[in-house]
Amino acid sequence: MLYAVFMSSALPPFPKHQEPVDQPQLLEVGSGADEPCLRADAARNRARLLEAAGRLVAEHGASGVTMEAVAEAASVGKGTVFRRFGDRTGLLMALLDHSAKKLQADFLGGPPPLGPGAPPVERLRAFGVAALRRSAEQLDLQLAAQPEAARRLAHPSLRALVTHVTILLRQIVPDADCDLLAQALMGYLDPALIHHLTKQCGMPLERLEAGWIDLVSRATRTEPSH
Amino acid sequence: MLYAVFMSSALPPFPKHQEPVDQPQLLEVGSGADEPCLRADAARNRARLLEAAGRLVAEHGASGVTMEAVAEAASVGKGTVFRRFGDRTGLLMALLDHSAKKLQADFLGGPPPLGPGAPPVERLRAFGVAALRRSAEQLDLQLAAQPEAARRLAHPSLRALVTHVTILLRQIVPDADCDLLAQALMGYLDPALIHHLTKQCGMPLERLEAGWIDLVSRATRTEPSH
DNA sequence: AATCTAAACGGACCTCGGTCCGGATCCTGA
DNA sequence: TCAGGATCCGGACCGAGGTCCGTTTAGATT
Repeated sequence: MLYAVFMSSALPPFPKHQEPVDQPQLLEVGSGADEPCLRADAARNRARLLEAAGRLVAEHGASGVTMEAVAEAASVGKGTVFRRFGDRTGLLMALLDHSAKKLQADFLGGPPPLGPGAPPVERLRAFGVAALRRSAEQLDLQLAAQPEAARRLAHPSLRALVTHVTILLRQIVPDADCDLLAQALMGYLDPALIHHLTKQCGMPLERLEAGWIDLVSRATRTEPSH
Repeated sequence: MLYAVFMSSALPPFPKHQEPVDQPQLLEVGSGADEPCLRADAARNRARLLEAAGRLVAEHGASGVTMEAVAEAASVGKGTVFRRFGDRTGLLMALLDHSAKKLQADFLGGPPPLGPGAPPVERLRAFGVAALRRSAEQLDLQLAAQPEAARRLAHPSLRALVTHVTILLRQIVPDADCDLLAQALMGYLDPALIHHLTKQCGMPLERLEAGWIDLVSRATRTEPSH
């Protein structure tokens, strides 16, 4: 499989030692040309790099995407790779961005039930299935950007928590797919998510706790408490 | 804050070049002494290393936990750290294991509503809140073991997906905390989770899709669609 | 066309995670 | 008590990610 990607979201042009923060452009799906006026040679090299990276993924898997290898395959200096994408994760993200933008376009302007026109619940169902399938492909690429995420889920102590939740769920909703439901609930408790919501979005912990209570009620179809 | 941890789950004694796979001991909360009979010096060094790592976390934050620094602080060779914990993540996991075991003990044998005795729904609610609070502390440690997880959530293309789900949810359940609900739903679509369930647990993708449909029904309190 | 400046380039260099193997150390069994 | 051998230790070594800065080049201005 070949990941041919050329135009994608870029990082700011490397303001010496300033963390490459991602621009807050949300839902700006202006169909390409979101490049912040790169110089000609820069744009050319960027394209080369993405093309080379895609080729390397296709040939040697995501683990073969070494920054030096990409640089060499693109006939470019190593520093250029980092200036353009910040770091390895940034490069992989840029590769992923391609299909991400595609899915985005599909549910923003595509045909129903994914796109506008169908009732919201239908759209939500279709969205999940589409996202699920998209992730199922390029799993290697996604995981390459999250080296440790898979290990976490396999760790005994987390497994124990999942098992506990599963057992409780079986007592409450015996007819449901409790293994999956437990995973869904546990996802809400993911430390990374907690960090994002509290530290980056500024939500107080109390709100998250209330959210959990509500989530449990919904998942188990029980009455909202008090 | 000091993380004093000594006895925790260990890796097998390093069978040359064999991936240190985590033993399938589930729910074995035999309150300590799960050490697989380490040699005296090995056990001593293990304790030293965990103590040193905890001190480093307390002093310089999780990012200060360099394998070499830990080794030196414990007056031990670098190779010893890796032999004992496999890799940096393994070391951090071992540090985390302490509070994980504690939570585990709490809901397995502690007082209600967390422990046995309360109705399952109550226990589930209490469990989430407890887990939420536990994660809120040691966030730095958790994130150190998942370097890229937080970035992923902040990435524009993922934000766009979350926003879309949020908007749909607002149309379906205007009274809910749709931001949080959207995050919970998106958690189910996390690539790492998909990988774990399909590749490691052997679930077919169809089951995950059915799980999504069901999850949406529950989250929105709509009728299960046949 | 000549010039000038900001931006991009390249690759030497550094750090740190991870590996390897000769040598030291601990436990067993006699 | 004393081999003998399995286990463990230590630190030199390697590779890949990430940084720095002197040099080159695009492209605007005159």
